[in-house]
Amino acid sequence: MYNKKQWILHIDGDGFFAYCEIARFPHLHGKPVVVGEERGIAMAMTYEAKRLGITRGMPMFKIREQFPGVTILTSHFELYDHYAVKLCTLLEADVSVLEKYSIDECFALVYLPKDWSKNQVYIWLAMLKKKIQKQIGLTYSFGMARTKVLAKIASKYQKPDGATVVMIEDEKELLQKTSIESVWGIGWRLSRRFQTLRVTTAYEFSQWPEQRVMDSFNAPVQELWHEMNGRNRFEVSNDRNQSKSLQATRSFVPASVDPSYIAAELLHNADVVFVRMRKQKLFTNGVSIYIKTTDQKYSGVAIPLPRYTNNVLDVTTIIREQVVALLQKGIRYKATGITVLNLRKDVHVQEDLFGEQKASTEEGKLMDTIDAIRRRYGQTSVTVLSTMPSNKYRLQKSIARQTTDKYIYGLPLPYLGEVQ
DNA sequence: TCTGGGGTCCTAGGACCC
DNA sequence: TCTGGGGTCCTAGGACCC
Repeated sequence: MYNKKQWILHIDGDGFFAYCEIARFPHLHGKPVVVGEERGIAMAMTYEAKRLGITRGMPMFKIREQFPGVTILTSHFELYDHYAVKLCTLLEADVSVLEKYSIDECFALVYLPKDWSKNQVYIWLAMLKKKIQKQIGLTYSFGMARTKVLAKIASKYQKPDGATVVMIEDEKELLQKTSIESVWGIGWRLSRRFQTLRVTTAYEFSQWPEQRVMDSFNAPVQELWHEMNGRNRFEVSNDRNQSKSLQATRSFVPASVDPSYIAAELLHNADVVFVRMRKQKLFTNGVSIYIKTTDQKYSGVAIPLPRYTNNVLDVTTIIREQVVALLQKGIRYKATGITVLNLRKDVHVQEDLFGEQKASTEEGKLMDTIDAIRRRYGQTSVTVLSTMPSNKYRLQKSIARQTTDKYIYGLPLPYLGEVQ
């Protein structure tokens, strides 16, 4: 490896969800398109829409009102995931370590000859880029630098369809042209702090003396500072794939004071997250639940479980009890959520003397059966009894949507009865 | 129960990301 | 500054122990 130099490559999908949709609906090519209808806010958009002034998070009613010519679409994660998998498969051949960071982004470690000029690196990158875009049919922006933070800034430097190689001697200029609040890891809280400190560019902060950084900020910002200065603090790693936790949350309209309705919402979320857990063959030994009021106040509780499980029936009773205990009289709630924690694979469940294990296995078989039916006939074909009130209500909305989006949602299933 | 000082472990909440 | 769902990591403070 003496004659090789290590690079960190960052690849970032351009308006990813929006262009995935356009790949399916070519007649929308070149038009302003926004994705996120079902959530009521813009999640992604084409560059034509960006040019009109539409930004991430903008409410859909506002977009409809101000930009009537814009096409608004619902999102389809299975489709985007399909492209994500394809990207990883292609990249694996050309890089040493590949880290999938999110559905439309990844980092990679690349080793190239030490004596290559910047131009030679660009040529290598251009070939990789061409190959990927030809095979996938979407554009990505590429950045290469010494550290993850610098590579991330680099990929954003020219967007869309960009490629930026940052040699050591280019880092100063790159950081000078980058505002501190656009650096990965600086959110609005830290942005405000930097404002009061009169720091505006990433470069200004990178020039702070180490002692001042240590005295003024906590660990995450200290790491950022090192990364900006070319010292690797964030590893590129491929074993981040296994989830440590999973969650399912959902808001509902109108807000409710009804304990049984709120409990049903939460149990529906529990059902959803346990299905995902079983799909990934994971087990949990603790869940945490929360409810959210109309004025954005959260209350929640962590529930440790006596043993690892991926059977939702092991938690329904305790969840119902706990959520009812959390509710405050007269307060209206608009969302619930559940997180399953400490996920593990291949848990050896211990036999217990009194046949409890047997009972649990029987239930396990029941869940396998339910999963199989759902795979075949759709998620709504079988319902955990306790979530019924919530589902009945939801069904009305999904039928209403059917008329505009008939490609996406399967036929509504008749209500067949209840599984005891 | 407070009577000290010190260590570890756990958890809730905050901040950030896409 | 909540507009929305799914994640990770860090840290202060409490519980518990000696």
